[in-house]
Amino acid sequence: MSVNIKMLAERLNLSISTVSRALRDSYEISESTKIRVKEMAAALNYHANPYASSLRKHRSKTIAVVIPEITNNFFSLAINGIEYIAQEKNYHVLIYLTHEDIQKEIGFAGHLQNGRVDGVLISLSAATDNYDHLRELKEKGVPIVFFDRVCDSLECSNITTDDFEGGFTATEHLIQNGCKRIAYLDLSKHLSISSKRKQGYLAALKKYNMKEEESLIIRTTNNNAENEEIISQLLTGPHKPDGIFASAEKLAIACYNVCERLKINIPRQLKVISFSNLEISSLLNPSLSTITQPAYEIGKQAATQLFRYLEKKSVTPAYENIILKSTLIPRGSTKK
Amino acid sequence: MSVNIKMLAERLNLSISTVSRALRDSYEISESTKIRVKEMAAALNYHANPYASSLRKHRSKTIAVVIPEITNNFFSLAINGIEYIAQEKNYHVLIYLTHEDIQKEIGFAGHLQNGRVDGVLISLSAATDNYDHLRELKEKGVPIVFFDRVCDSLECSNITTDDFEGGFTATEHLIQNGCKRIAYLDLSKHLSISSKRKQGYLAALKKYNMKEEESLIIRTTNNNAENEEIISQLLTGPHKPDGIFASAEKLAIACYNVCERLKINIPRQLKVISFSNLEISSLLNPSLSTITQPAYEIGKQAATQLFRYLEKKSVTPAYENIILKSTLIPRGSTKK
DNA sequence: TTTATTTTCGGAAACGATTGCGAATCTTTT
DNA sequence: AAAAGATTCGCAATCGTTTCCGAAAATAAA
Repeated sequence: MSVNIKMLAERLNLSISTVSRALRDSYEISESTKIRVKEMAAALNYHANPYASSLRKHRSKTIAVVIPEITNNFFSLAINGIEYIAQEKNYHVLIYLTHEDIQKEIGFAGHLQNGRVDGVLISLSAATDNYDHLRELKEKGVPIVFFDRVCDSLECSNITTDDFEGGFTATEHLIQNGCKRIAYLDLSKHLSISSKRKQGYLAALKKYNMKEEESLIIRTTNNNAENEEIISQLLTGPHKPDGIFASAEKLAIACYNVCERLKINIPRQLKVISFSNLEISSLLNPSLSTITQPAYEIGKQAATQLFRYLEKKSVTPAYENIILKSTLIPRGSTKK
Repeated sequence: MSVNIKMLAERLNLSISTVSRALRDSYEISESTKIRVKEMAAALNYHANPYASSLRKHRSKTIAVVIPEITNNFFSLAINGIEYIAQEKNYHVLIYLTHEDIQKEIGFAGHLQNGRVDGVLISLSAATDNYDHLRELKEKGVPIVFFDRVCDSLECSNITTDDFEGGFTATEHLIQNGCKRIAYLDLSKHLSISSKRKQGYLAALKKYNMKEEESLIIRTTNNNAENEEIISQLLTGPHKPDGIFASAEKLAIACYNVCERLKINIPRQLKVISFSNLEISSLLNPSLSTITQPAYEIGKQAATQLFRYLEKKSVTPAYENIILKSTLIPRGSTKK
């Protein structure tokens, strides 16, 4: 069907090995035949069969990106960064969506075991409370780099943001703008980012001598309708908060929807701030105050880190823990 | 390094071929040895080397998705749909971003030539005005399905929305809400969707006896800052429009930004409607009237169509032209 | 019991590339 | 002119599977 190295060799009256070497610029081949070979290859539009190469070389030139979901600005931006680096390195990128389901994550980890990829970039699902599938993958020799939703119990490189500080800053911002009762919308009980952001929230409360209340720490689910119901109950209950710190963009959106329905005015009756990478936060009604993560940069760094392993297999990889800064962008939703 | 079929065979005192057949449930193998083999495979956590299989079977179990950009709600949703079907079929998904650059598209087409994927899903870059790279790919036997940004001059399946009707409906909506001078923000001079939406726009103008004006058909670029400048000039020029129909979400965002800067009130001074898949259109200030495409469904349909080819290679594939309906959602930005 | 048939398995050739090793040919040195 | 070295290339093994083909063992038919 498609032209292979054997055809090239026949047309050129050369051996297969010579053609192969010529194509990859081996020193053993004379300049003149290199040119002949390359011209013929171009003429016949030859492209090496990637699977034959990968099989022989034990290298696939592809990486996998495993993320919870793609309809999420943070992850879209991260993929953009990852893909940028991958293109630079002439690598291919496989994408896997767990939809916050640990079973899918386990399944993917299995698929990636036998050389399909040279490395994996992963952001954990909200449901993963066990890392055996990833440990196994790692032990098979597949380098793993975590980004954003990392895993502390595995020795790997992690690219994150300063989630504690972000949580602290967000909460402090609400306090400084007059909030007395601040609720925290928690993303998941397992996620590192979730607990770190919460720690920041709690630390800020402590600093300003505000007591923490169990009823203001709200655990959310993976279902938007459910979340809106939860928030709705929070906002109509007896001890309403006057400020909300959402640990994820979709939770802030849910707040906006609920407030619209309940005719609660933001920021007059309720101030809202959220971790978010929504590029049009400023166009919302009201504009949304955010803690914004450098998502694109995170993707680039994670990919860069992975390629560092791939390029020097020999040395024991030095795991790195890169922490990027997120920034507070105050807008209308937290105005006094 | 990793466990292969040979090890399995040795441990089981069976031949390689028997193990292989047992694993894929060949009728030639007795039930008892099948069980033995599978148990051993599970115990050793065996996963077949995908590249060896692909090389031998001429099938990669992976598809490629080539899109202009990923930080775009339409494409994120489409990928979501594609990935859903791919998971169902146990396929892997490679992703390639052209960033609206035809050279990259050409490069990817080259990479996909030699069996790396069993098929390709593609939405053209705004810059592609020549389809030789895709024709070549197709002639090499790689099935291609276009979605949204399709290519008329190649015989392939196309999944689109009713872009003409969408353009017509959007424009009519503006007219019915009192607009007298409607500008059209064009995405690209090469894209089929762009010209069809424009045809719809022109047809609506004609129906309501409004004359078309060259100066109101605005060609935009791939640079947001540039686009804002272009729109800014449009809105401060001598013959300002009182309505804008944006053929893409990012152009509507640009409008909002410009209006904010120029203190132009939407919808009082200017009404805006746009093709968009922004899930929070209703939370914008003002809420944005949209023509919304069934992006997730488009992705699913495109993938489904591709798998139809893959599953019955023998029959000459019947190319299909599936056109899904987009819907007008009137909101604040076009209120009278 | 012999022959025919079915069941079950192993040997070995692919798939398309890469690469160690040996062997020509050509150039240089003595 | 002969030996040594450098240059350039081909043979064949290899990567881990799948699958064609043949053969042994078990079963059925004669």
